[in-house]
Amino acid sequence: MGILERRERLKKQVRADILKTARDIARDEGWQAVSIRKIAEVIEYSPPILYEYFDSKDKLLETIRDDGFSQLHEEFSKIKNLYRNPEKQLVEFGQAQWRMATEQPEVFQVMFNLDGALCLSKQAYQLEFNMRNNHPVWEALAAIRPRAADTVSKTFYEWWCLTYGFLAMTLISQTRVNVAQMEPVFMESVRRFVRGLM
Amino acid sequence: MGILERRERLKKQVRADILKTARDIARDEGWQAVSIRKIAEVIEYSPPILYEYFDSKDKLLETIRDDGFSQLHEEFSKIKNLYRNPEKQLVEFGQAQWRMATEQPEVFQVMFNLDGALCLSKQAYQLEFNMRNNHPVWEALAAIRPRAADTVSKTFYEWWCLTYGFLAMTLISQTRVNVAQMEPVFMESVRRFVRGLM
DNA sequence: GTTACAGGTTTACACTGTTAGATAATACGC
DNA sequence: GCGTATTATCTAACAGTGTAAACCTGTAAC
Repeated sequence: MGILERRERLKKQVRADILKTARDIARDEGWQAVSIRKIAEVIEYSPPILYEYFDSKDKLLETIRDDGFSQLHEEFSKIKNLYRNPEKQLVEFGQAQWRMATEQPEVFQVMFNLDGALCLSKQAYQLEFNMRNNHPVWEALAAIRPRAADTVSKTFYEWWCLTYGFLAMTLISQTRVNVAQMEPVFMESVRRFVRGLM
Repeated sequence: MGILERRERLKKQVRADILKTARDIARDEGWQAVSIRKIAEVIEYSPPILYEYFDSKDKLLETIRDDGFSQLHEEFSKIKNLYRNPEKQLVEFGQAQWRMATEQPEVFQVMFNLDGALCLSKQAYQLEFNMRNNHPVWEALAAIRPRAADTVSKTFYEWWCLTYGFLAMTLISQTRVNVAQMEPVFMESVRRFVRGLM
């Protein structure tokens, strides 16, 4: 039954092409320029075909967002395996977030509804921010000093506010050339935050 | 010549109505639901009339953004007149920002292109973040400890990242009822930041 | 060979921001 | 008060948006 498999492969490929095309357009022209018709033109299909792969444009964005969070968690996992020290882990987590936001700003924009990217679903946030024990950042924070879960959750929230604030503010307000210069300032803030935990 | 004055008054009124209507719709249904036609319907004019008052929808949003920053600066001025102590000033500045973001989230969204609000102009940021000596926050930071202007500018930038991060993350991820609970966490972070300066 | 179906397209609807042209309402000179 | 000039406003239209329904078309099954 190689035919069905070939079709399955093709379907996956088209799906991936749609996602990639959306990101490409967003990167070049911003998310406000991403339309179903434009994507369809690039992948050389008629517009309605996209609805065979995604229920709506919103769901398409949701997929990109979810993929973004997944990718971030993969980086987190790698770091967790590389370093035992929770302080070191946190600093590396911060750096991974910086990389993600600066290297794939268009994904970061969808993840947090920035700069015209708009995905109505808030499911990803509930998953990400309520993870507690299973979240690498949460675990690292809890490992540094034994505290009540609620206290850790508060610090966890502060972590997100700090890192997100820096990344989003930098992407929003700075020109692309200036962004690179801000990394040391960001990393210094992350380190100070981590020091403050001990 | 009371006729011209009356016309002038009416024009100002309509202009204000347009801005208010846009904010109202955004508040109720989100910025993605704000359209020229919807605004026109509410103010009981035909859609093209809005272009007598604003060059484009983008310019309309820019006005709301600029008004937002102006309003914030008015609050800053009041605080500056009320308190001499720069640390106290900063804490109050933080609280003013919190009030602004939670009481007028739709304005805050436009100010920072959050949640579907998209204003392409970045003029307001350049004005706000490059103000240095004239900015109340910058002045307060500089007053706490005498330092080089560059160092103050870095701290100024960190201030914006911290406060913006908290406010935006809270508005994005939390439900409307949960937002109020986060205020103490935010203010605690602001105070810690201020303490760290001394 | 006919039927069933998946893959894809065309067409259409109800929106969007925005512009051009027509029209209604007002103000001014006589 | 009447005609004219100007201003205010509207209607119609264009190009674009997300999306749904209807239609075609080549392949598979019986």
